[in-house]
Amino acid sequence: MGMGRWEPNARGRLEQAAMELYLERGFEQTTVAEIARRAGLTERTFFRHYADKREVLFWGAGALQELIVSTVASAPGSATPIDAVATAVEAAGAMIQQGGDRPRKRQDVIAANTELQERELIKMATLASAIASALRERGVPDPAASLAAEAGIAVFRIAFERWIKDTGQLDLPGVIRQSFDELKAVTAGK
Amino acid sequence: MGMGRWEPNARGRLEQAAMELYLERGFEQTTVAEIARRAGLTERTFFRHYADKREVLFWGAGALQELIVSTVASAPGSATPIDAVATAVEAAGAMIQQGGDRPRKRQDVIAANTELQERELIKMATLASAIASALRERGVPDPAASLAAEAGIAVFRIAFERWIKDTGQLDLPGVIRQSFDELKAVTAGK
DNA sequence: CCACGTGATGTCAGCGACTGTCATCGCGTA
DNA sequence: TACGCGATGACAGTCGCTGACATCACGTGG
Repeated sequence: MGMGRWEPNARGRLEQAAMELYLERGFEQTTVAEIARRAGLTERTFFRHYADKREVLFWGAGALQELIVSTVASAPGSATPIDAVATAVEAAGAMIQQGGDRPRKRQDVIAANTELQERELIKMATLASAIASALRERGVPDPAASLAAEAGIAVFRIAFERWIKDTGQLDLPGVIRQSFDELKAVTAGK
Repeated sequence: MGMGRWEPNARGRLEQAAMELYLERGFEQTTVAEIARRAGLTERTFFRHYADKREVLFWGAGALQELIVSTVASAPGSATPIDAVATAVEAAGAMIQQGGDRPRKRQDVIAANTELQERELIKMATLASAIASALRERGVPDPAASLAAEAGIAVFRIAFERWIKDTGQLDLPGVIRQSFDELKAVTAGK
């Protein structure tokens, strides 16, 4: 097994260094040069692995998106659009819950900085588009597909926030399911 | 009547110059120095009027937020949360429709640039928070208030997109009302 | 009529994010 | 063994954005 010319896992070292510094000093007070130095690399190399200073916190969200989209795609044909989305989002909730401390730390950093919230929002919007696309391939017409997708991520956002605020015992998929039911109640209001 | 030491309406000139350049060359290809020069001012003065290069496109969204929040607040006590939000968003739609070409040009610029989409999304999220707050003051408990607010802006986003894509004849408040009905249909799915 | 405060602007220096370009260097391979 | 390749370093440069200080009409009180 070849340890190459450089220490392995440069991307991982950068991610860890960034997370540490963001937690210690905050996002704005951390320079990319500092992250790179702590990882034993140069600033230029940081930008070869991550498109910008924020992206280091959002790398890996891709896996979640794939899980959600594939879950929507493989839902039974009898499932309604909103239920297909609900099931997929619950699955994502289960995955997140397995992350231990990571999701909470990550959210602490994001909550403290507006730029990071912007990035999170656009990732969510991208996710909603992907969900809508998966629904359309199931034969769901627009605007129902878009509405179910957007409503689904809105529910996720609210459920996740409730779960984060809670100090620990709540079950995230459960909170998500409950929030979907409450959305149904709210929109059913005649 | 004193014409002051400087040409009046510096903020307005900056906004117009920025819009022109964003349309001509695109957002990224425009430097703040160019905007300021076209407005007959300096780069430093631009940043005294707008917090950053993006904000010049979002100044004035405050009026829309005020309209929506006050409409929610003054809805009849008998209105359900989702209907109070729907009425307020329709009112915003009517206001937007009166803007003539402006909203469409603005959206063209935003649609062409990711950073601008991020800014738009966080403005929408802020608006959703404000709506939820207004609902709570009407006695709507959480999470119903947050859910109605988030669902409401999701509907607005989708309706607005449909209206923009249409070359012209659609009535925005009508599209919004219809989209709310479709959301109800989607979430009613058993 | 003048000194003084004030608000909007100009000027300048500087930091930090991000990019383009070229050099370096070990590793696998023909 | 020479060569190409991939990851990294080094360096210069642009641009967004900020802090600090100077400037200059205007109004206001003396």
